[in-house]
Amino acid sequence: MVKRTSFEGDSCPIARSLEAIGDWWSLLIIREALFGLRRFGEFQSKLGMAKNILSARLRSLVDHGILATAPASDGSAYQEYVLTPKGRGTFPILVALRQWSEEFDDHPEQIATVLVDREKGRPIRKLEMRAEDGRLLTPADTMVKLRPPPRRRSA
Amino acid sequence: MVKRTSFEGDSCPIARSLEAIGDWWSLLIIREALFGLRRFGEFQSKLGMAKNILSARLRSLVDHGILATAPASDGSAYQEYVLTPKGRGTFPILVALRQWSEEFDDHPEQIATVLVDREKGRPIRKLEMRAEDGRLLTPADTMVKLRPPPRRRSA
DNA sequence: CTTGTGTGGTTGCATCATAAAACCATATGC
DNA sequence: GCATATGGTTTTATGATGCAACCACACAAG
Repeated sequence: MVKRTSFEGDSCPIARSLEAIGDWWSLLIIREALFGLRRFGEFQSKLGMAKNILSARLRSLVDHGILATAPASDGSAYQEYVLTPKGRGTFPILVALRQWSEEFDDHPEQIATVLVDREKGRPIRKLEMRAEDGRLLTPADTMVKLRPPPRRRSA
Repeated sequence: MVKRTSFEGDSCPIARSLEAIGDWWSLLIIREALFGLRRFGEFQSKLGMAKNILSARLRSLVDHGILATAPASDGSAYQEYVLTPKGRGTFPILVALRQWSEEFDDHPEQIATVLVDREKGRPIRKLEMRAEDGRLLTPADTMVKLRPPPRRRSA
């Protein structure tokens, strides 16, 4: 079996995220969902992707608890796909991807949109990493540490 | 032509990011690179991936300006792959993925590591989106706006 | 009741990417 | 010179993707 190398049991949280949303379409579907889309046909026409793949992706996102199927809303007897809290929780990931593109893309003039805050209409700040005490951190200021074992109440 | 649907010309910055780092392995390679790995064999043994794919990914990352090949450093006459500033700029993306996993993973006990600040050894803060004036923003507080055209000096 | 049309999918097939292993090239140790 | 480790490329099988065609259901018109 060749199996596309699943990261399901991996202990790295990044790999685990990628397992759920690390493919080509999932994040774009989530982006559209955050933008307000809910119906199969809306996603399909907006993203221009094959319907079978959209179907498979939606199912996968539902399985991962990122989308949930709601019975309907306009009475159409069809399904709607709405973001769960877990799904809305991907927003910082999308923002980080967007800002990376804005900062480093070789052809930034081809980027058509800006993310702004609704109230003032001004671009949002760049995401920054801060320590618990508020110090601004660069990658070099951080390290990964083994997580302390989940100490059950003392044997 | 079936062609895996390139987003190269897409105007969405998220799609443009995914074009460069949206596949299964690229972000994991970058993660290891941020961790300090540089050599082909290091990546290969750490990630356990097929060498041909690693080769293709490294080449793609170099083409995208995320990695650069350095002639050597220990005199081995071989190549090293080091992150460019653009490559290091992906750090917030990795942090966002990590934090999403930490917050929403169905089996958080399987996550083995924590990202801490090197100085204090304490976990870093959750990324947050803020407006230009510092207000904390939720997804609902934001919207995408068409980028104003790049106004060349008045015709 | 039958037909038509739009939405929401599933199925089939051709093509592409991925994975595993074998193979090749260069450098180093003996 | 010969074995071995490193750094890849080639070969081949299989899974994933993309497109088009098809199917199922709801609703409306005739």
